[in-house]
Amino acid sequence: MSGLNPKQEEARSYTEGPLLILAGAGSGKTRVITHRIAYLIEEKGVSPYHLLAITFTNKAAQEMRERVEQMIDEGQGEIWVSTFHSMCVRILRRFHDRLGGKNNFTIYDTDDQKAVVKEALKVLNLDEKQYPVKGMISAISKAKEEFLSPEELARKNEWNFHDRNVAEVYREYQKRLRSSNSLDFDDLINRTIELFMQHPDVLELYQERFRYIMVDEYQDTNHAQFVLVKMLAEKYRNLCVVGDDDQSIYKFRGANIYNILNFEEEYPDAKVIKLEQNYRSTANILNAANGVIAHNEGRKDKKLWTEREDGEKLRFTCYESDREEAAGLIRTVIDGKHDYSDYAVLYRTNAQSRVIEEGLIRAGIPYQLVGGTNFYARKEIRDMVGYLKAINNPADAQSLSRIINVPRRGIGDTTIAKLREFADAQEMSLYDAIVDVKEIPGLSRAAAKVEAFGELFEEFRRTAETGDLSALYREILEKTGYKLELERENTEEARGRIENLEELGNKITDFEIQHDGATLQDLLEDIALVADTDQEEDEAGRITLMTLHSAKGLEFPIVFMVGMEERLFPSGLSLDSDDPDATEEERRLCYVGITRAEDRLYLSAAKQRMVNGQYIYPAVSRFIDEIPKNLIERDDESFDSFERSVTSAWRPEEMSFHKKTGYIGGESARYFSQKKTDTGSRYSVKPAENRTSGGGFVPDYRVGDRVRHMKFGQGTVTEMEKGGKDYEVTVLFDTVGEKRMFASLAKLRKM
DNA sequence: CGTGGCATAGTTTTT
DNA sequence: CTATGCCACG
Repeated sequence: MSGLNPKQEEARSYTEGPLLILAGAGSGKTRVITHRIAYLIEEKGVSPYHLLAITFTNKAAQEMRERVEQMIDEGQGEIWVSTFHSMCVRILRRFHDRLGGKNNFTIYDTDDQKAVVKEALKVLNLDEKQYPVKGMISAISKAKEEFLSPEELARKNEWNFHDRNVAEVYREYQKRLRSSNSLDFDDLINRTIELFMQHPDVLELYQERFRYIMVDEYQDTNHAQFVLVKMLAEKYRNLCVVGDDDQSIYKFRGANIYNILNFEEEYPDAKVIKLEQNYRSTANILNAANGVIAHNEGRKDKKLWTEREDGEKLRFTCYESDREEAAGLIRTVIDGKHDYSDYAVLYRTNAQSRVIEEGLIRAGIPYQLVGGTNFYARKEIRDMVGYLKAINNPADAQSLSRIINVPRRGIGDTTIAKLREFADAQEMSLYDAIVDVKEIPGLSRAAAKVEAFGELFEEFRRTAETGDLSALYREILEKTGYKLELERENTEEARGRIENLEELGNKITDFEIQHDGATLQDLLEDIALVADTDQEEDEAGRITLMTLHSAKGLEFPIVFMVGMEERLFPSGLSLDSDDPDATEEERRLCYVGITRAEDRLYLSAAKQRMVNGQYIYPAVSRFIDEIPKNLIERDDESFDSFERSVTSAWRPEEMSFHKKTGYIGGESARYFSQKKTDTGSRYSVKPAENRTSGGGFVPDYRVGDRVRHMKFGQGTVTEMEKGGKDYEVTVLFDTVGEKRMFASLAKLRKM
């Protein structure tokens, strides 16, 4: 039976009625889901058309799609494998008009939300100090999750002045979204539910279509998502949810752990299957994880086991400082003689990556940083996307006012305010006001400038109608003078921004290749919903750095968990919280971290750590003490501090490190002031604070060479131009024609 | 209207 | 430390 264990096999073939699969870490969950899909199609004769698989991230959806494709012969295109949000977009693109909306709505991301809230606060004359933007966004999100309208929220908060105002912000916010023909992420879910409630025929259409529904990472669903799934599954009741309550780490963003804990109450006829055999970690690692998570209350009863050998004990090292911690882990990596890609460094907060990155750069070890600042969050990218959004949906006042004076064209805040005022008074859109700018009184010099902008904008819209997205993008870059302005700046930063813009151009071209006949709206949807396009492919030969949160679902032979310190991990905020579950969530995060490791797990803490510009002196994390003593070697008890400071400094016999990296140095203080040495690595290693610029990078190919690009395939290099630290390479590709790109970004391989 | 200097705040993250 | 935002000035 295709190599599944009895439990997995049971989960594969139990297809009718509600099913809860409690899948522990490393228990072969994805395997079960994909086998299940194949089983439904090939053994049960269910048409792929009737299947729906919901995941949380696009990455997971992508992965599942690929694995299913490998298993079944045909019809995989008909299966819906999608995230909650993209599923809802697909439905609403078809039926949003039934709710009196338009089907070509724009999706507002967190940044847009922020801008809208700010406007709302201004209109309502509320102080940002008392009503912080972030707080407002999460309050609105929370209200939406509970299906509360602004009016209902106001009624609920009738006796509380402050919260009544929050409801006012919500009302104003929603009003603005409506007039911009836009939906935020929560709206995508809620409007779909609304659609189903108001139009039973539409609901039935989808119920009939999705006769078999699977939801992955069910412990991460929020209430609204729970309701949505319930509605869809109501008719056929073939609902299979997969999750692990011990890996619920997203409560802070609305995940409701009770969705999984109470599944059996919601569906009394539900079958429950526990996958408890772990195929990933050594027994020592697994038992350490079990030992830690046992300190939590209110979990589903289960205990992971493995047939694997005990393996090495876990190791905990307490370093003198965060820098020594970084240096220590680097030494371990170098002494370990494993492939760099076997290692992952996991930390609680993004800020911790910096010290480790600095060490890795100086040691010449290539690394890959997962997460961090989103590509689409960068200013220049947001500006360009702003143009595209405004062109696609001129009603989108947010995008329009973002770009109306970018680059500077003499249309200042006062002018924009007057335009908006006029638009509001005439009950027209901002866009219409721009077109009719001549009718607006009180705009002297600025009127001509607005008019010029309007004409430029019209030009873009005409280009947009041709459907050539790349041409449109290039035209915006050139005709707005955006690129020119950056080129004139001639700074390292500006060059980095140009590279990013170039990269966005590549993405757009790539998107057009992948999706034949795609519209501007399709492109924007992809940008709005697929945030992690930027994630570099897992390239061989790099250490992976990421937060514990991003590590969920992944596995590595050797894992470092750094910063095992009280108030860092568990985080201080969770300890101070009046919600007792907050610390339990941290413990689950620790459990997730430990269970990422296959063979070896190194834990560490620092006695002294730089946080917000000053040193703190933390205590060792409680989680270290929760690991059963017989499974871990701790050095913090056997050494006194003097001894430790001597042994952790650089010593002559550690020259292997220096030889390998080309670094010539002595004590740790100098280690960090030494200039970066070129390791001849073909990877560009970029520090976090300056990820926009290339590192010291020399391509190993030249004009005339044949090269391969990840997406464009093979081609011949026709031109190479050195600009700053990078090379701008022109390649004539066999299939997609000529492309210009930056060497450090394109990752061309010589053939 | 644009910009430089100062004040302020500062988990985790996806859609 | 460092990113961001606001205000005052040219």
